[in-house]
Amino acid sequence: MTAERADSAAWLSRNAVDCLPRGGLEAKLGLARPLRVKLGIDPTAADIHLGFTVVLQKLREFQDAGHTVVLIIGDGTARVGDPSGRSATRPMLSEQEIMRNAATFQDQALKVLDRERLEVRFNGDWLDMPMADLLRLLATTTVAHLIERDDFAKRLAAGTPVAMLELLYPLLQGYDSVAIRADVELGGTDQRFNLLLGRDIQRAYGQEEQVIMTMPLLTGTDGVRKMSKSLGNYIGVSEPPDEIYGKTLSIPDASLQSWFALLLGQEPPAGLGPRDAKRALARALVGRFCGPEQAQDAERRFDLIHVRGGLPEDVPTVAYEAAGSAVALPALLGRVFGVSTSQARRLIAQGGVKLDGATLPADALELSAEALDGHVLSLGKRRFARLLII
RNA sequence: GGCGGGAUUCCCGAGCGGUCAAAGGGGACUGACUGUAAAUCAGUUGGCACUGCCUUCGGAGGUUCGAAUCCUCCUCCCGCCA
Repeated sequence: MTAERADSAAWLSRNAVDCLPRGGLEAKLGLARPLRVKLGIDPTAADIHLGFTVVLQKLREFQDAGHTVVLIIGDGTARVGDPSGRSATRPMLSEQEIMRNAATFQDQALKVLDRERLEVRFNGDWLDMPMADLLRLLATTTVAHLIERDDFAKRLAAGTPVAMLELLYPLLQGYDSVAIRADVELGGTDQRFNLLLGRDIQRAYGQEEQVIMTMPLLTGTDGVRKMSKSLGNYIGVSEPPDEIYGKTLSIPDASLQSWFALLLGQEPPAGLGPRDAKRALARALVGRFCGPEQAQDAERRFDLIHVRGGLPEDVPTVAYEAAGSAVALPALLGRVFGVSTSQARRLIAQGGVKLDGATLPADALELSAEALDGHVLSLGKRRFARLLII
């Protein structure tokens, strides 16, 4: 066994799914200059989630080895919408949404990336091209090639719509590689087709082709599908510590192995049961994104509320204007917790509403103002409010 | 351009004149249990002044005592042919 150097091709590609073409990365590293390592992101959602940090970590390794990361904010391509892995056409975003997302995206990416070796570009700068240039780009690729793609093929077979714009997407993001003269491009495994097409397009423009590296996709908190904002099974890097901690504990046991490997680069600690392994993972993630001191606090608060069934330390106080001395509970719950009064009635009937930790009777529809004022109302296990009756 | 099929509640998907706020599944929520917001089991899942009333089945009209269900026009999607 020879020790791997932290800047060698073998080291950099050790946990990648693909690193193509074979030997390509070695050749690029042999150029003895900082490589331009591309990552394209679509600011379609404001949050970076944990799945995305798998790729960001890899970029960080390239930076630490002296290379330059070129982060492309897809303000141009966001108007098209990446069809990868999608079963339906994405809705288009407004200019304002795109720019707002782009700004928060950068902040969050810097939780992982090194600001020093980072170049941020907006692809709207070059995608807003004259018709003649667009036609030249379109001439590089055939329809047959595009619809070979798995998700297009499936959608065509299933009779669901595929928009022309979506067909265009891989070409536009491939052109990004030309515009920034990318040496290496990273992405999730779902990006393999797009990344490879980038090589074809670079060749068509007379450039050296980029090396592509794909990273495994992290499963979401449901343990089944890939982590994605639109599936609602994600953990955002800028979420509050308690959310990151709690959501991490809620992953299925079967996801432990891959979460440890992809996020922490290690095996789950030997000798720990699934629960304690998850707690260790949750602490590590909170520590990474919120600061080490937050990890202990988040765990303590979680135990207080969920293990011991207690009330949180900082219950928000909510003022409620009572119409008389008797307060109608469904209306109160609706106002305080943002549920409908019908839903509030059902929750009371199901024993889901507590006052100072004591479950209210199923038929409790009103209480006196004195019984409520200054007391803590809880809805389910996670929603609390201290009442101020006025 | 021609012919045919389709649009259902958060999602998928039944329904084809009254018994439909609309089957079933998914998701979500609540409860029990527990090792956690895992797993498992049970319940709930349009709104409201809640034994009743109101709004919903792509949009606008119409037929009927009565329409998600029938008719007309419109919008969008899919397939085959050209």
